[in-house]
Amino acid sequence: MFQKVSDSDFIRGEHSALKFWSTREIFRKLREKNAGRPKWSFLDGPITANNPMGVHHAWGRTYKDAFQRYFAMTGHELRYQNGFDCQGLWVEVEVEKQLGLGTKNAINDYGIDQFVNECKRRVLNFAARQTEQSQRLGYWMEWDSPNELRKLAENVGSEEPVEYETARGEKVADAAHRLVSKLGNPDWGGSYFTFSTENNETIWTFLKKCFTRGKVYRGHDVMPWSGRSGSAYSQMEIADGRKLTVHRSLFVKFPLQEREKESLLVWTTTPWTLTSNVAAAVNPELDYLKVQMKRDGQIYYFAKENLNYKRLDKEFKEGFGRPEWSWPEDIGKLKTLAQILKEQGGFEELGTIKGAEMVGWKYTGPFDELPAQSQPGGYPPEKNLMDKTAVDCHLVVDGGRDSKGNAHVVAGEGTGIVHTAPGCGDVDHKIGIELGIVGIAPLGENGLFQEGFGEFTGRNAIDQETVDLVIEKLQEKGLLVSVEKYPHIYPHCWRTGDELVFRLVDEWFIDMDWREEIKDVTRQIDWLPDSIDGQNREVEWLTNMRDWMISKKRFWGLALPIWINPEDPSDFEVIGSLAELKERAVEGWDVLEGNTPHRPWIDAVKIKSEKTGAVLSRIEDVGNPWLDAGITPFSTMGYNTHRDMWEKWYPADFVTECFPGQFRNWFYSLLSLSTMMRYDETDDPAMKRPFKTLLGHRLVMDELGRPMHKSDGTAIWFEEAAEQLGVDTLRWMYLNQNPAVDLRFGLRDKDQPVALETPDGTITETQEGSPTCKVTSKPADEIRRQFLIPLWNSYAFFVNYARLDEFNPNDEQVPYAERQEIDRWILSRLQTLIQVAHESFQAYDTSRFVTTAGQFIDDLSNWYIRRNRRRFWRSKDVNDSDKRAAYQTLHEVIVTLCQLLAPVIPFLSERIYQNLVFGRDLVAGETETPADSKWPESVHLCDYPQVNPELLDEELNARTATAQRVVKLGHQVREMTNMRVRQPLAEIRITCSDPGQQAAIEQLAGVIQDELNVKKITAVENLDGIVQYAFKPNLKTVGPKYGKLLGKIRKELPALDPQALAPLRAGESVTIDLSGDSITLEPDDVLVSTEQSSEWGTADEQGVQVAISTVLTDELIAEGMARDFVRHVQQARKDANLEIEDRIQIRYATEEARVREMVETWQDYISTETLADSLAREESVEDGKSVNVGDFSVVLAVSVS
RNA sequence: AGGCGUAUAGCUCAGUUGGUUAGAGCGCAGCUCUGAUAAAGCUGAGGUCGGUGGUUCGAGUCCACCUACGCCUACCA
Repeated sequence: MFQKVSDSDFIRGEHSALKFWSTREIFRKLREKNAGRPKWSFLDGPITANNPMGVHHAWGRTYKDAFQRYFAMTGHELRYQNGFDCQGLWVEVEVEKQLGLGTKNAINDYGIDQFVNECKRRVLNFAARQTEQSQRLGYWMEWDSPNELRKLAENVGSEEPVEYETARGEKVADAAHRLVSKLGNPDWGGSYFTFSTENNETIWTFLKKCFTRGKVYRGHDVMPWSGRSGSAYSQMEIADGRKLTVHRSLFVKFPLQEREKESLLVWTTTPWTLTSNVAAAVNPELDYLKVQMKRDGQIYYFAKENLNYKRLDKEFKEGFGRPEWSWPEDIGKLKTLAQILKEQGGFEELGTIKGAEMVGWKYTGPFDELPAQSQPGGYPPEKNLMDKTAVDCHLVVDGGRDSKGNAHVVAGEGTGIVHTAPGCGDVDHKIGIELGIVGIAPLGENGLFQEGFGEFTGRNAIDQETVDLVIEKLQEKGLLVSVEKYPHIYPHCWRTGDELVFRLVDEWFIDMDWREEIKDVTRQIDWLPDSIDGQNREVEWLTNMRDWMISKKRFWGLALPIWINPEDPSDFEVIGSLAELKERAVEGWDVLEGNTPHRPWIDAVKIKSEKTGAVLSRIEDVGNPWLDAGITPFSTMGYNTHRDMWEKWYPADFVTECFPGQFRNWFYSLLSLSTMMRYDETDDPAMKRPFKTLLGHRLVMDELGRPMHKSDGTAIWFEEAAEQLGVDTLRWMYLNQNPAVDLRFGLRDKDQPVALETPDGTITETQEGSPTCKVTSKPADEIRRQFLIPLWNSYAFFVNYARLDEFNPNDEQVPYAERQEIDRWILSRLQTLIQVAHESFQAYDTSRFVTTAGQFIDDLSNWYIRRNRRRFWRSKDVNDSDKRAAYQTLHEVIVTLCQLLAPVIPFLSERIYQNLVFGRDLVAGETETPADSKWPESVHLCDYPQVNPELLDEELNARTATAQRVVKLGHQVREMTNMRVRQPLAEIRITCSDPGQQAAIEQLAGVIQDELNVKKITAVENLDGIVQYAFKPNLKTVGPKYGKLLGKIRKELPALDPQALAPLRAGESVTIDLSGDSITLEPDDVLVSTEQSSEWGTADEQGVQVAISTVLTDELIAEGMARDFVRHVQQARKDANLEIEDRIQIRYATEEARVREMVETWQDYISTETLADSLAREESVEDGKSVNVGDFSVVLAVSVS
């Protein structure tokens, strides 16, 4: 017996379903059911375990769960391994904040081991937190117990053994950090953590392969550097941190030697780099102007084009290429060089000179007094250049060209003479190397000037005071020509927001000259959705990317397995495994043993060079964290340790991730690591792909399409959305969304705190202590209103009548063939939906499925149930097999629908399923499961429905669709002729061009008649006599035949006598004469439409034409009034909250004879419809309500008998 | 600066190989239906399909140029 259904209370229902799954261990049973079946390999992209989960994470995680559920229900074995991203600067940054450590030195003083342990703790704690949130999402993974993870976090750093219960329920005991290093291994199960030894060691395998192919090198490069973090930033990171910045830019004189009163005019936006000037570069092909200042006779050289060049003219008008990068309001338009010089007293042009003629001129640098400027070999000294100092190199040089052949020095923004500081700029560095000049690299790791820079020593390059000092010094020397504020796009630290400086660094790189191999692999993969052209985007990135900088001078991360001879940097080796390291170790293994292979422990290990015999130390750098995420197709599937398992699961069938950014991050690292890992194992690019299909999706935005930020309180935490909007609603919304388009989620009102009812009780703040706030979402509300509520109402309708009738779903089935056509129709529609479900999930297109399911729910609710209500209302009769057929049909449809929707809305589908097959109300609590039930214990243990070809009847589907179209047309006619549906009309005539449709209409005449409330339905061959026909040429067929005549045909055909064209409607061709041209038209060549007449309303659509008689007789009017009367009585019953079966007495008052006559005539009908025992007219009804019956007013009251 | 993409109703977007009167959802206005429904249905207003030119009997659709916007990449010393 079904439990009574009342309030939907979706969110409480979700809590109940969660409880049901956990007490019944449904997920474990699902895995057992599918063990040994064909595999579907999903690879989870690790989520950064550094903060709680927000609604932006939930989109991707909903995809992951929905596809996993679909493939589980279709009988596949899955891995169910979630991943946490654990290592890297983002964790360090948060831990630094937490511990109040501002600099790398502070971390060193605090103790790297303590710091690293704290990083581990933070990751474990947020992994626990995200696990709980993911479980609330209904995300079925083999989760570690959150509290067990927290226990590990607490004990990290202690050698005391702790007992840990693995995800598979096994109890293991050891020191916490040793347990932590093994998390996610194939024996324990549970999420993978990228800090695990397995993960790190597999990256070593990768790096060893790179090394073997000669791709690992140490590079000296000038790179963006953060003084605060003490670290260089890779290309990937810089892309995320660019900002519009205003710098003071300077025009400066470089006085020429041996040329009295003559100077080069140079320009810079980074004044601090003038301290490190070495050369001045020109373009030999440009014309340079020689001008003399009127004020003091000084002569300047600069590029001719630059004199009147309108600097940043376009940017001033249009900004810098992004909406948020518009020209700063407080900065005026930049002056031209000519303006600047005029303001200083004017100038005279003395002539022009080619750049080539200037090359070789010697000049005096702006800061030649600094000791670094006079240091042989530059600063730091370069061994091969010990014969010169920076001052010796102060020459005008040829700027040269880049790899694409473009000149480095161009006219435009500056002066055409480029201040060159090979220690402070990327291009400068390259020029320096080419020309063999020394470099000066003034900054230490902390971003401060080092010794040898006089008053600058100890100053921070990005401080304003440093710029002030430069300006002051230049003024003293008379070298400063002009200062201005100059806006441009400048790299910043993506975490701290600090400006980056360009600094000469030595970092470790992978030479990516094997990019073509990666591109070949990329082309073997399906990139979805098609519209974003992911494959080309990835290939484009691979074409343009530079060598991969894999090192970072930090503390928490992969220990790069590179051991180097401190005396000779060319003497280095890459170690491929811990076993190899142990074998090679000559010192310090005892420090590492028992600890994880992280800093600081691993730094103690030294090996001996096989080449030179020197003792090698590990470089102190840690690895780029995208290595951590990119190695997972190997590490998590057991490439090194469980090769047989790896062979079964690699490559992954599917990955999905938010795509902006990932083309250069995760997707890139997966592809390159996999290509390298497999280079010595196969030549087939298809065998090297880490995954077969990728589904990318865009970003979650607020309701107005703006990004949501944690910092300004607009970001929505997962629980805020889950407990206010409902998870099923969210999931439907995510799966409904076009993945190529940003999802406009909703708004969080940070000024409106709310208490949330969670499965664990009421909360008013998150675990991190921020208040939980009101969240609104229009798309979520719409989803709930359009799909979930109608689904619920359909279910509630079924249950509440089935209870009254004591319907038992296990009763003998009425054979399908004996059921009414409408039953067979909804079952057939259901088969179509099943088919679409399989197709959509297999094509990773959830939007298609969810949209189709929505249409089905509409058909179910607004056609099947509405049209069948009377079958369910009929009084109880055990022999009423038609009624039983209706119940059985509806039961089967809703149960199947739940199975189909289980991957989408796992909670609601479970709740409905439980009541429909076990009579269990999940919210009310647990009940026993009948032992003999043929039904699986949970909807999620069901096999996914398969199409039953016997029930699929395309023709019936089409037939009903036609009837629905006719009904729609009929409603249109009623609307246009102002005839309400309750007013019966005499006749509808229908005609259509397609014989199939004609037959359909005849078969479903009863339905159409009923829906449209007409007395007679006639299928006719044509509507002659009722309507006027209008003829138009069918351009698609006539166009190709008559070409240029078409214009005339279009104009003249409609004006012809309809009689002359009549044969066309009978299927015959007609030859007509149009101003001298003879035209033969086939029936297909014309389109016929109808025009209204006074007594018939007409409408047409897709070849179907209907006409409804609008002539009213007194009988028809009276019947319409009767229906109005019934309708108002019903409303009164509803208003009085009467039960459906209550019998009533009706009293009414009216002046109108026609109403009285109508009631007499229709008394029986009214009484039956409204369950009235009496129907009495009174002079006045004081307690009644005035209503309109037809054109007349009636006062009406009802009371229970 | 280079590459890619987009431009259609107040908003968000569909629009097949070129074809007749350019659609949907939301919002707005009106009407209708309703004893499962917190719904739903129908109608309407609102469009020079970014602009200019071209190909064609015919262009929202194809081509060229222009404008605006977005994304990616690079970058101004």
